[in-house]
Amino acid sequence: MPSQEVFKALSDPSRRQILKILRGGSRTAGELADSFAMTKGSLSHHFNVLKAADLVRCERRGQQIVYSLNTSVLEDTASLLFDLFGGKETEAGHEAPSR
Amino acid sequence: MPSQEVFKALSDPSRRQILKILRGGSRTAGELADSFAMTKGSLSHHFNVLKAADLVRCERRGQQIVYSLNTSVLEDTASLLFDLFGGKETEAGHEAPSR
DNA sequence: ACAATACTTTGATATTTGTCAAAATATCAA
DNA sequence: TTGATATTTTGACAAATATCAAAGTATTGT
Repeated sequence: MPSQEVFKALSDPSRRQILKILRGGSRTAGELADSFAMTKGSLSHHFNVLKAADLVRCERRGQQIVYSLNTSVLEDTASLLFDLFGGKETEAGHEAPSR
Repeated sequence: MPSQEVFKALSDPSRRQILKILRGGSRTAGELADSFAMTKGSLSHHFNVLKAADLVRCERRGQQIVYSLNTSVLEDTASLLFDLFGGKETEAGHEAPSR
């Protein structure tokens, strides 16, 4: 059940770029940083957002931290989007007072 | 090709709720407003964001403005998400996600 | 022309977000 | 222990966002 966190995470281009890179396999924080113009601190912030959404997992290996994609959440989110235009109710809403 | 605008648009729960309602058919701005606690002005802002992303279309009918879902953009976005994690081709065939 | 209805746009405001620089943490190696 | 490397966390700040109230724009009916 993809949460609000997932949509927030996906709304930033840099974070989507991170996911795209991780699609090619796990990378250390430093390797990922090489692909971006921003500071490592900023990147780390994005990692946190992606982790909060459970879109990536991370594991320490010596001095480095290895990030990898959690594909199942992306799958679920894509499914939710398909549902959004044709399928059945998926996301718990906002059911508000009806007229 | 879904743009940054689409992801921004989808990142807000109220806007996703609007899309979900429109999935059930076209609605006037007033009808949509009945489902939300916020003012019509705020809702109108959300309509603009959804329009900018081309996720909805609108058409004036007399005094009212009728909003409807543009499903193709949602389809494209869902496909893009599948691509993002390397899923199978998401063409007209619509294969089920490998699991 | 005037007023009512249906929406949108504007201006103001509080909150959230993305970013950097700098400080902090963790691991490794000498 | 001391220093180097890899990464995160903190503090500060500008920009973006969501929201409301109020003013503005169309359209319809009298």
